[in-house]
Parts: sequence; structure tokens; C-alpha cells
Amino acid sequence: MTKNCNFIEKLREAGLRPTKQRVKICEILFNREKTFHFTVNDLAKKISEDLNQKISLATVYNTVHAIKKKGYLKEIAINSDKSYFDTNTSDHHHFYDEDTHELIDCDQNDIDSINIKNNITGKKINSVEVLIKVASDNQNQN
Amino acid sequence: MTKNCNFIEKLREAGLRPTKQRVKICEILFNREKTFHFTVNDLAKKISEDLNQKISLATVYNTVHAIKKKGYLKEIAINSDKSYFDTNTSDHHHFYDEDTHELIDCDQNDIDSINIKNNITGKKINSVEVLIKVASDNQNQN
DNA sequence: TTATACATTATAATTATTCTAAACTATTGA
DNA sequence: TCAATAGTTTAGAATAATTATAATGTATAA
Repeated sequence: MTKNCNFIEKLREAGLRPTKQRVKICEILFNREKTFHFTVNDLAKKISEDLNQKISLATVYNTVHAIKKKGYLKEIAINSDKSYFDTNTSDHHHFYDEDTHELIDCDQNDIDSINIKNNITGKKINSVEVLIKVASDNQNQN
Repeated sequence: MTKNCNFIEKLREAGLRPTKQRVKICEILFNREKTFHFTVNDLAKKISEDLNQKISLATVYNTVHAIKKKGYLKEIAINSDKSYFDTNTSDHHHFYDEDTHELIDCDQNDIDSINIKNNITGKKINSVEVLIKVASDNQNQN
């Protein structure tokens, strides 16, 4: 799932039927230079703007989850009423702007890698995420 | 808001009227040895179990938010349909057990303090949270 | 003790997400 | 090529967490 207009093979490799809708969604998600941080609603809006076509919300949800399940999307933990996703699936962390509700990638160099010295017994670590909440100086906390 | 049966003064100091409901909720939240991690639903259930009395869900929401706003509760960022709160407001991080949906405090010594070398311009860092998702070895990922 | 500002409550409203079941489409193999 | 079928899409209903509403109740200050 790199930069390429042809997502048909990519989807197939992932075991997902390359339907019109899925290909369109992949184009929007992965045909870009920068990482895309979005909620399902953001994505649905972008679809109807970019293409002049509507894809059912249920399909957007289905597709996002299918792609996430295959490991091509990452879900970011934020306490929000909405779920946020990230097209950058590499190990990296985030700033969350509490004023604009925007997610921003944290540069690898801006934070030392996190070392967990002691895990819960009998469990495997699936992910380690750092969330840095920021806001304007003259804003309310948290 | 430390261990003490009398939360009336504590609430008053925080500028919150010490109503029956608020005092009860404070007792449940803060009269304990260990940190309490909960969702509003957990708390509501605990109320009707512990006391033989029901507090309206709306009041539980209001109270939790009021107490959080005063800084005596922390909201933990997880991607879940529910909001999780923590009675431990000190700077610390969490394990999230994806099997049981349980939050577990991360011991201060188990993780090095996080150093952010570069912040977003014009913004102030409000919090830095690390979430370590764990699961049984034979479970599905993420 | 009484006025008033703040709280509580049941219930309605809202919102994100998931479910459902019918219509549709990609794929497989004859 | 073409049907069978397995997987998809869709609109709309269902669900669930949370917030809003507006009437009733209560703590507090004068």
C-alpha cells in the first residue's frame, strides 16, 4: 500500500476484493505524500468532495476496519467521542491539538524510544503509544 | 481528596457543593487504598451495589466531570466506545488489557520518564500519556 | 427562614458506531 | 462465456455512550 494508483493488486494481496469503493478509499488514503489522520466522518466527507460520488457510511466503516485489520491503518488512542485513524502504521507517536482536535505525527527524533522494563505477567505487548496533548497557552486544561 | 470519610470539606474547598450524591461518589472513588480505574457505567454499578441507593446516571456524569475539571480525576486516552477515568492524577502511564478491557497503572520504575525534545510551536504541553496495550499471546492483535 | 443559585432527576435528544437484510458484484470453475 | 456463490454495498434500523432539557429539590447566604 504505497504510492501507486493501482490498488487493485494491493487489495487482492491483502485478501480483500478490490471493489470500486475500496479502490477509491485506498486512493484517498494512500495516494498522498503525508500521513493522513482522520475520523470516519472526515474520510466520508473527503470522499464526497474529491469524487463526486457518495459511498455509504457503512461501507466506509467496513472498509476502514478491514484495512486496519490487515495492518495498513492504525487506530490512535485519544479520549474523544470519535475514533481516529492514521495511515502511518510505523511505530511513532502523536501530538493531539486540543484546540483544533487535530492529530500530528511526532517526529522519531523528538522522543526517545520507550523502554518498558516490566510487563504484565502472561501478556504480550501489542503496542506502545505516546499521546502528547497540547493547546494554546491561554486555553483551558485537558 | 485523600483517604478520609469526610469529603464535605474537600468538595467545598474545590468549590463544589457537598450534596449527598457527591459525597457518596467521593467516598466510593477516594476511600480506597488502590487507584480506581473506571467507566461511568462501572461507577454507577458500584454505587447501586455499595450503597443500596441509586444515583441518577446524569448526576454520575455531572459529578465525574466536575471532579475531573477540578483535577481530582484523570481521563485516560484509549480507543474505546467508553471513557475511562483514573483516581490517580499523578503523572503515570497505563497498561490496557485488551482481553479484559482493564486498565492497570504502570509503575514509575517500569518506564523511563518521557522527554519531548520538540513541541508544536505556539502550544503548551498539557499531558504526556503512554498507553501499553497488552493481550494474551494467543489473542488477536490490536 | 427564605430567596436564590446551584443540583438532581427522569427522560428526551444526540451522536458515533454496528447490525440487518435485501440488492449487487467479483470471482471461480464448468 | 456464464451461472453459482461467496463476499460487498447499501439504506435504514438498532444500539450505546453521552449530553441536553426542564421540572423539582436542596444547600447556602443574607
